[in-house]
Parts: sequence; structure tokens; C-alpha cells
Amino acid sequence: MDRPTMEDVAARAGVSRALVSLVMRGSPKVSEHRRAAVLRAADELGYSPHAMARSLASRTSHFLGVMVSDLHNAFWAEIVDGLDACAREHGFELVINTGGRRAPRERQALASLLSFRPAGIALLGPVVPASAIEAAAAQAPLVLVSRSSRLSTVDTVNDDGQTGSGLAVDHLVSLGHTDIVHIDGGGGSQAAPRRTGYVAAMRRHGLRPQVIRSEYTDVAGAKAVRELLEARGSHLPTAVVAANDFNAIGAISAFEEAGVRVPADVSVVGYDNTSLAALRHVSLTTVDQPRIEMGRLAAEALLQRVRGERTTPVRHLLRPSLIVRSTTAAP
Amino acid sequence: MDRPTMEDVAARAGVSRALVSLVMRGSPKVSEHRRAAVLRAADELGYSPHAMARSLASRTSHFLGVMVSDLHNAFWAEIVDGLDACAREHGFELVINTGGRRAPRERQALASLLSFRPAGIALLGPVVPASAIEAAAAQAPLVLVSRSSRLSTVDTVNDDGQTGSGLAVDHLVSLGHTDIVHIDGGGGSQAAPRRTGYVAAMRRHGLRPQVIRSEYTDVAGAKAVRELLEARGSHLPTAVVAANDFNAIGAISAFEEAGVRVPADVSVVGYDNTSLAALRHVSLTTVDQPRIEMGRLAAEALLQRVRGERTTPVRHLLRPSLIVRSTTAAP
DNA sequence: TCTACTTGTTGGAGCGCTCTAATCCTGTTC
DNA sequence: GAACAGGATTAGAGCGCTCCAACAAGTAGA
Repeated sequence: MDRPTMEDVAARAGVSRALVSLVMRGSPKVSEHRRAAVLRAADELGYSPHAMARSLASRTSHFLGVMVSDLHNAFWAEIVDGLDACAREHGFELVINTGGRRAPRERQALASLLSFRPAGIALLGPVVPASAIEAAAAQAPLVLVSRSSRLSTVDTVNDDGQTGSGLAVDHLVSLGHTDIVHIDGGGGSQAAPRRTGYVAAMRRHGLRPQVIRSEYTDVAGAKAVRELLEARGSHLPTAVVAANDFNAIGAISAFEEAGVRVPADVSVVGYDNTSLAALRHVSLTTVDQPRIEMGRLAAEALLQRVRGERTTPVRHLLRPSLIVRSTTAAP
Repeated sequence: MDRPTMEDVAARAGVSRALVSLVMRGSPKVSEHRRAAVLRAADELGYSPHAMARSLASRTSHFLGVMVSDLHNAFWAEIVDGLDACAREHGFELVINTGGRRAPRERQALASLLSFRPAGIALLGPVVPASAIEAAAAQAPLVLVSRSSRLSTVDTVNDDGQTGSGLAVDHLVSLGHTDIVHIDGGGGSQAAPRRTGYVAAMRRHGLRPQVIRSEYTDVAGAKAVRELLEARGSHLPTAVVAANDFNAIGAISAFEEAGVRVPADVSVVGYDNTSLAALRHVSLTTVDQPRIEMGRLAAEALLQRVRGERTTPVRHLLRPSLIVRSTTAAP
């Protein structure tokens, strides 16, 4: 497994190591004749540049570190798609990591990412404390996605959860609903703005808000609905705004188990527009975050800092949109 | 962003750079007194080692490169969990990449991974041609997950798809089904063994196999069922073995749209036991691959080669198991 | 007391590359 | 024919680290 180095390529092509370096970096000041010779030699030897040595010598790197909090949630995949597309356009690559939504492991993952000296770091829905983020931001440009921060050294990209649940409420009200319950995301990331957005929208329509404490899982959603059924008896709400899609799915199955039909008896709106919601079998009305766009903005923010074009923090708050499918109808 | 180096730590602690290096690598031959001084100095300066420089100097690395073919599919997340757990136990870390299930991008991703000179490489469900895999395997130990290979330089970890669909058929037969159709995965990875396993199991039970060409998506599953409904008219099969969970979900919704109830009128079995299948709303009977175990075995295979313990290829074929939920019943 | 180890520490070479400054070429101009 | 311009090429230092050989400073054995 002893791989050829620049020196080997140089020797074979009959030029200096420095010239090979120029060719590899695509420098314009190399004669066509030599360039061809070098590329041929590299090809014959099966040479591929050593990213580490390169970034060590140049004191810069051409990749962005991405920590995905949870690989199990496809929500992040599209954010990564956006990051990847933007990075790629600017000649950067992505190096991904995961912390499994647990602070100690995320810390390690972050340190590991940092040890590669990436040009910048994107944290997708991290759960580590702000202090860890601040420390990391001192080492490399850093952007947070789906997590807000007041740190002046970090950029953030979020969807406007407040507006998002407002859209859900507006939609239900326009269908004629007045008894609308919110099953919330508890302490989960972005659960708070979604909750306050729901409450504000209800007040705006002159309706009485009711929030049921829950979590971002289908099990929690089902549990919340069972509590609701018990508390309300036969006088059920006509609509539910769930914390996210998983929660909504759980809520729907609990309703169905109790003989309550969706959307005939009760309408349900999710949040996130995960691929799950799009499945025909589920066909969930939900709030969509422009994830690809969020990824792109995150990469862009990072690259601006990398290029030293900006030192002031930027706070992107993207406008979500409502995707109407089959789980909502007139009461 | 000028980060401290070993030299800085050494100066502050009043020792040589080499000693700092020993401390950082946890060498036992350092006096407690010096070790403490070095660690204190490192902490005060906020020093963290430079992974690149380290691996450049040592000509070894302590991380495994992982190319995930599709980040959108949570199927891989658990494989990564297994890889991660095993790697971590042996002092290795994971560096992840994605190729988006498209050969050209996967090629790039592979080259990029290789340029970091990882100790080994795991390819999860890659779509690149065998030649690209062979070339990569010449550069670093390589293991394939969910893809078979005849190359003597690569290890493979797969589930036994043949046995898997056999389990599905056995289950349906034991419930009393005899008219069982297979909606297959077309040219998708591992679709062939699942198909042949289905056919073999049907023959074993003295039943006539019927395969409908399809793909690994819910849309394709729905389409296949609509074709089936058209072709069979009122004489429907009593059970369906789908190519995977997505396909099964699509099939179920197409059945329901046509007024065919699952499992009352027709039973459906999926494959992969994705988190989707476990959702109460879906509750799909499906074939489970021991994914965590597969990830662990992949990491183990890699580490054996890294340590030079083995040069002959290993072929893991794991036994899947059936998870019975609510989409199957007696005909 | 001398030698042989052991334990802890250090200088220096070198990993594969980049980057600066210097050098080598042409060809052009006076 | 000398002087020069400007592009193509190269030597050499150095990025932050590891690793080896060498070296003090004890400790034990003869």
C-alpha cells in the first residue's frame, strides 16, 4: 500500500516536484507540453494527491466539516444536499461526522472534526452546550443549522417556526376549524418558536389555544392523543397541529385506534415535510422547511467567513410553507 | 485563528516537543510530574492536536472512511452506528462521505475519502463499477456492505436475502396463503437474491411463483399493485412479498385506494425493517437485517486488515429474521 | 568501583506537500 | 551583440507532527 508521491511523479515526468504541484493545483503558468507529461506520469503511477500533506503545507483546507446530530433522521440529508451543492460549486468538499444527539459524543465528534482543520464547520441540530460551540467557533468559522445562538462569532440558519405553525393554524381556520390543539415538541430543538407561533396565531384568530406537552416522536404523539381522548371524552378538538411529522403520525394512529377518523373527524398537520409525510400511505399535510436552501445558505455563510469577506454574524430565518395533503379537511 | 502547536505547548511546559508528543499519545514512559505539566499547558493554550500532521508524520491514521450511498435512507444510519461503535472501541473514528447513489459523484467521493488516507474504507451500498472498487482497494483496506464482490482484495458484509424472502414466504404459507406474489426490486442492490429466495421458497412449498418487476420506491410499489389489480381483476393474490419497506408501503396504499383491505383481503410483507415499518400507523410485517451487527462486522473486517492480521477476503452473510406486525393475517 | 540496564527525555530527520524567491530560458528591442 | 522583459521552472525552507537514535541520570549486579 505504498502509494506514489509527487516526487515519484516528478521523476517519471522528468520535472521538479514543484512543477508537479503546480499542475495538480491547475496553475495556468505551466506549459501545455509539461502539463501533459506530468498528467500522464501521474496517471501511469496511479498517483492521487495527499489531502493532509497539502493542507498542512498550505495551511488551508478545501473541505467543510459537517456534524449531523442524527443520521437516522432523513431531515438532515437534504440540508447536507444543499451544503454539498454549494460547497462543490466553490471547490470545497464535505467531511461528515455524527454525534448521535448525545452531548458527550457530539463533543468528541466536534473535536475530531476540528482536528482535521476544516476550512469551516457546520453543526446540524447540535445538542452540545453553547460554551462548546463558542470554543469551536474560536477555531474555525462555524454555522449553526436548526439552532439559534446569540454568539457574535457564529452564523445561524433556521426556519421561522413561529410563522410555520402560524401557517398551519391559518390553514385550519380557513377550513372552518376553531377547536385546534397543539401537541408540542417539549424541549426539542425549535419546539419553542413553533409553540409560540401556534399560540399567537390562535389569539390572532380570537381562538383559545391549548397546548399538550409532548416530544418529537411517534410514540409521544400517540401518547398525547390518548391523554387528549381521556381528558376530552366525546368533545374532541376538530384539529391538531403536531410538533413534527413523527409526532403527527403517532397522533394519527392513536386517533384511528380509537375509531376517530382522519381527516373526517379530526384534521392533523405535521411539521418538517419529511419523506415520510410524502408517502401516499401517510399523505400528511405539513409545514415544509426549504431545506436545500438552508443548506446552501449555511455553506455560503461559512465560505464568506473563510474568504474573510465578513466577520459580523448573519442570522438567516427562512420562511416555511404549507404543503396540503390528505390529513386536513373541513370539520 | 492561529492555533497553538506542540512547540507552543512544549515551551510553556518547559519541555521538548517530543515529550509533548509522547504525552498526547498517552505513552506510559513519561513521568507523572511532566505529564501533568504538559496537560496543564495544553489546556491553558487550548491546544488540540493536528490530525493531519499526525497522520502525515506517522504514516498511519486513526480513522475509517465511510461512503454512504444515500443519506436519505435511514437504513444506513444503523450500519453506521455499528461501524462507529466497533471503530470507537478500537480507538478509531469515522469520517463520512456521500455519493448520492450516482456513479460519477460516488467516484469523486471515493477519491476524496482516499485523499485523506484513512486506515480503511467502508462502502455502504455503492453503485460504482467493480473496477473503481478494485482500484480503491489497492489504496486501502476496503469492505463492501450490501454489495457483493468477487474481488479477493475486498471483504463483504451482506444479509442473506435469499433466506430473508424465504422467511417471508414461510410465514405466509404457515398462515394458509398459497397465492403469493413477489413485487421485486428490479436492478436494485440485493434485489436478485431476494427474488431467487422467493422463487425457491415457493417451489419448496409446491406453489407457483409470480414475480412483478418493480423498484425500491413506494411509487413503484403502488404502480406494481395497480398493474396487478388490472391483470388479475377480482381474482387477487392473498399475499404479497414486497422488495423492501418503501415498496410495501406503496403497495399497501394502492390496495387501500382500490378498496382492498390489508391484512383482511391481502397480506403484505416488507423487507429491511426500516424505522418506517415500526411506526404504529404502518406496523408492517417485514424482514429485519441485523444492521448494527453488519456495521460491526464491517469495521472488524477492516481493522483486521489494517492490523495485517488477515489478507484473505472474508464474506459475511448474515441471517435475517422476520418481524411480524399487523400487515399479515390468515387469508 | 565499574559495567550493564532501566527509565525519562531530547535533538533531528523526515512525512508529502506548498510557497517564495531565485534561476533559467526563450524572444524582443535598441 | 548587449540589455531586458516576462514566462516557465526549480531549489529550499517549512507546515505540525512522529519516530529513532542518542543521551543523561539513576539503580542494580558483579
